[in-house]
Amino acid sequence: MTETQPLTTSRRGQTRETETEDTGACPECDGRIVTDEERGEQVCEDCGIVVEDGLVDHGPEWRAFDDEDADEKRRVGAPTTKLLHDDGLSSVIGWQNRDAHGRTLNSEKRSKMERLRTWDERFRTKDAKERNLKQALGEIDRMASALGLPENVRETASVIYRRAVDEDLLPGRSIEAMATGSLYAAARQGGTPRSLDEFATVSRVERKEFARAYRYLAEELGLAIEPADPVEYVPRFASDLELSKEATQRARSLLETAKSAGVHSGKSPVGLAAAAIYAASILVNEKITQAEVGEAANVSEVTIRNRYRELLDAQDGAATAA
DNA sequence: CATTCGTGAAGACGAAT
DNA sequence: ATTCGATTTCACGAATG
Repeated sequence: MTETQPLTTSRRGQTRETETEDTGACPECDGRIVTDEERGEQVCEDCGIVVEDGLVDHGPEWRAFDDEDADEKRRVGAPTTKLLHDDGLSSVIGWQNRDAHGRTLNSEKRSKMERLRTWDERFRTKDAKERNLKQALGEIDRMASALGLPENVRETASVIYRRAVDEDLLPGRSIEAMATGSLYAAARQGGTPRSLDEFATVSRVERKEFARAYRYLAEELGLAIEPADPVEYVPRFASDLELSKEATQRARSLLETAKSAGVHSGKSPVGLAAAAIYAASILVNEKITQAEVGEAANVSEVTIRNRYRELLDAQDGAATAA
């Protein structure tokens, strides 16, 4: 029912500000559904409900990991093969201007050989870097798929990674870690953050490792990354919990007032978001248990309790002050 | 009975040294 | 590299509805 759009081929490149595309009407309220390309979500303009998340990527489903706990939500994992290199293609062109029989070549063939050698050389030097890049980019793509991150985030991640390579930031650090770090940074810059925990479930390296890589990247590349905004987590969690639009909005505003009250500082954004959702669900009389929210957001009930009280306090304070 | 609330001990993380 | 401070988590029991 959304076929009215002429399907404009999405522009590459400058997608600075949030681009929206009208794609129909909201099933809940009657608001317009627009595609928020920056977030890769289809959201209603009025109520902000996320209609469908992660539709950007219908990438392949890989087989599952077998290490670590099997989170039932994780449906993708490492590809089974990682040998994508140029086996057998790396023979060198000899330097002697002789053919297979050892005879010297005439000038025409000789210059031809010169050209071939030149190219051969170029490929060979480029090869090492290019090969690493390919692998890293492949990993970025795989993880982005797994986490439902939109295209532009992947591109950003690629750019970050390339910059890292250009500036020789890869001494000792594993490609995997840097790739994950790049994607993590890109996700945050793109307004679709995923927690370190979530990355840990799809990355092949330890949390600690890519977290460090990320810090390093942010530091060396001067990436302007502010602490993640709790609000950015809300749509996803709300969607998972099938929260009503009122509650979702409530959670948003709760976070806004809390933010202006300066309650957040050093606190986990995810926890804040979870608490806001919990609080909102009560305020709107669709109570969800702390345990449920905690599970959706991967935070403990205790954290939700603490934040939740702070949230309400902040709100009361703002209400009486106004 | 289920859910929520509060607590102390233990671990993880970032910042500072 | 280690230490310190704050935050989060776990486990438990009590209170609440």
